[in-house]
Amino acid sequence: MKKKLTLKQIARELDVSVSTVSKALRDSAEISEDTRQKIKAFAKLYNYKPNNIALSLKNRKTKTIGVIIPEIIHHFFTTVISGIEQEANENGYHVIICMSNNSFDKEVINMELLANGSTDGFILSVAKETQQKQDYHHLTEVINQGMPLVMFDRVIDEINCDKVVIDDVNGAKKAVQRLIDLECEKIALITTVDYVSVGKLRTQGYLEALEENELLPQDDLILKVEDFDSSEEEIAEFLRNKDIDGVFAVNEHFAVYAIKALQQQGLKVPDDAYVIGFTNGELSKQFIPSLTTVSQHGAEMGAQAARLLIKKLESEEAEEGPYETIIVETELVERNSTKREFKKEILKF
Amino acid sequence: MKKKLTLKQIARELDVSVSTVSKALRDSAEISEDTRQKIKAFAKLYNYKPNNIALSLKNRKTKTIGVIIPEIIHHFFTTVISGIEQEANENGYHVIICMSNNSFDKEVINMELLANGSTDGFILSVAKETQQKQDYHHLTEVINQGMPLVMFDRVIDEINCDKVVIDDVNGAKKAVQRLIDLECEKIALITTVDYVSVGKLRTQGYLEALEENELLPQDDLILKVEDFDSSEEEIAEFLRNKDIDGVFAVNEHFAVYAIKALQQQGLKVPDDAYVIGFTNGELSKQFIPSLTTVSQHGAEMGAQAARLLIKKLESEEAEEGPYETIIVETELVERNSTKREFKKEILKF
DNA sequence: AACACTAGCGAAAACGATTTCGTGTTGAAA
DNA sequence: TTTCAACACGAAATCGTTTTCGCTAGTGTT
Repeated sequence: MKKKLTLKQIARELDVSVSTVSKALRDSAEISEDTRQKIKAFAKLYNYKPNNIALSLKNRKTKTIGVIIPEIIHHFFTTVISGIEQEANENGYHVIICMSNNSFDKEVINMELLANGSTDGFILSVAKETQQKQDYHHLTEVINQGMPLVMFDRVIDEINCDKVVIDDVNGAKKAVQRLIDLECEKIALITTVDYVSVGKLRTQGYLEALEENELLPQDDLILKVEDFDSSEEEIAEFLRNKDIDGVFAVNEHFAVYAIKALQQQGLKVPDDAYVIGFTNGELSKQFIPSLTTVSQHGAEMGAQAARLLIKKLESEEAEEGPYETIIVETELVERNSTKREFKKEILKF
Repeated sequence: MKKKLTLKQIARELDVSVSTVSKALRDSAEISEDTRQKIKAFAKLYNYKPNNIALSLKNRKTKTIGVIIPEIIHHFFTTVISGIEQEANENGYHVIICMSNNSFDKEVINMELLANGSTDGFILSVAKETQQKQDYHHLTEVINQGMPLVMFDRVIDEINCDKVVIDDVNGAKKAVQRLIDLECEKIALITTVDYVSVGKLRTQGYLEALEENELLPQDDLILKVEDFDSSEEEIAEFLRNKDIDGVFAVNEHFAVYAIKALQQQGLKVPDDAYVIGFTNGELSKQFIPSLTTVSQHGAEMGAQAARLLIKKLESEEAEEGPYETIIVETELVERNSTKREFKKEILKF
């Protein structure tokens, strides 16, 4: 078990000083060609690699970025991570990932831990609980310490920092508009409670689409799911005897549950009703019928977030703004859950 | 933008020495009650937190573990990460995640980068390409440097280290046995090429189950998928006019593709054939029909891996073995794709 | 011969923390 | 009055680098 080689050991071995070794390896002109070659050869032979920790301490930067996400099991977040990783690695950065599990306390602890030297900056999507509590002291604190922070997806408007979001309102609007174009007349919305910002925004998009088409929103066509765990039953209950012909759901799972619920009532999708979801995950692609969804381009979001953060990090002396907000456009991916040729009404003609 | 507080600043502010501050904060008996209180109060007031990097350098340990996985988009890996995270955090460790994207080169680079001080040890599932090349120098190297390594899922037998695997052979055997119990007579296997170790092992389980029931394996009932991207067509082609009544697939996607292919031929699952997959992901739960699968307990595997690694790290002076291999049992989760009451033959009686 | 320069290298400080080993001041025992 | 332990604190080494500054010899200039 050979221990890692250090400058000091090389110096002792070759009978020169530590500084000489360091300079030689960094091609300083101060060192003669001879000794430089000798030292480099030795270092290469024994596979010397400088110690990152020592470098971090010296340079006061770690070349790693901290990512804090609410949960990793959501396919969307994994695609974002993918994008972050890619962009970060291309620029010589590492990525530390922590999960808050949607808990405020864990989010705070993780940030504090990472803020003490482990990372140069943060990419964050806030926990649900944080959105509820509206306690952002941990966020303002890292910003005050001069650590750049980029928020994505679930962002906090009151916090002044770089942001990467999707156009939730427009994405939802596009989806609902599509349902309207398909001649749906009673369109249900399955969304989350309002303190989840994306739920709120997508609800807004739904309402705007209705309004633009001079349709009146009906409260009994809107379900705001409180608890994810019991959402399947809640949705089934909600859709019972509603006689709707279109559903817009703010995520994949709600959409799938809606389809299942409709099937239990003897209604087929897309024959009797169209369904559109949000987030283009594996489920949407493989489910039968495959789901038309609003795709969020997670990898793109991740890459943009990383790009923003690195830009701030490399710009000399974190100059405190101006902050950017990048809006990543959504895309409506059409699949079988809105396939017109299947729809019964059409066949009647 | 207040900079982070250091011991030195506290010392200057309170007109004592750095060592006094350090000792006071660590409750050393050397320091008088008076000054100790004073220093602690000051530190608390200004929210002093020691710099992790400096501690890492001093202690020669980072309290972080490096995780290298082939791809994050597979639901299985995200559950493993979840398990690692949980266990690591409970023990005061951080987690750095890197993806090899199944590339040998990226795996090597990532390991070398992290090995230079960034992490104390590794948890790894090797890239496909590494399994092909059989070049393990980067693995032996970190082990030689005294860094503990735990491999999970895709492990390399020749490398001597702690391992966490599932019982692939038995898992597959259980699944196939179930199909046999359901009176299937022509059972197809959809697997991967043999150099993917899990594919090989699950194939073995399939064969053993057949043998134990005195059924003869038929080459034309076995498909070894080479390229994931074209697997859907390959599977459809393979199943054309095969007249099988059972399918065992080594992952979720192959199982789903099989069901789709059968449906295109006018065969219904489970009415005309049973299908069992491997890996209990979101897809299996939500697909219609929902999939019977061999569940791998990813979080459990991750937790075990982290536990093994931390154990090695905390045991004084990495005593070079003995190495453990933990086998996490699989579990057959029954869903509709093997629901007997749906099967036509039964209804005939 | 006196001086200025430069090439080539080493000493030491710095990053932020911990820890070992002094050291000066008490107060009490002899 | 002397001696000594206990107490409370500081100096310095250490972890592994980088970088500034200084030093020494050799060379060239007048």
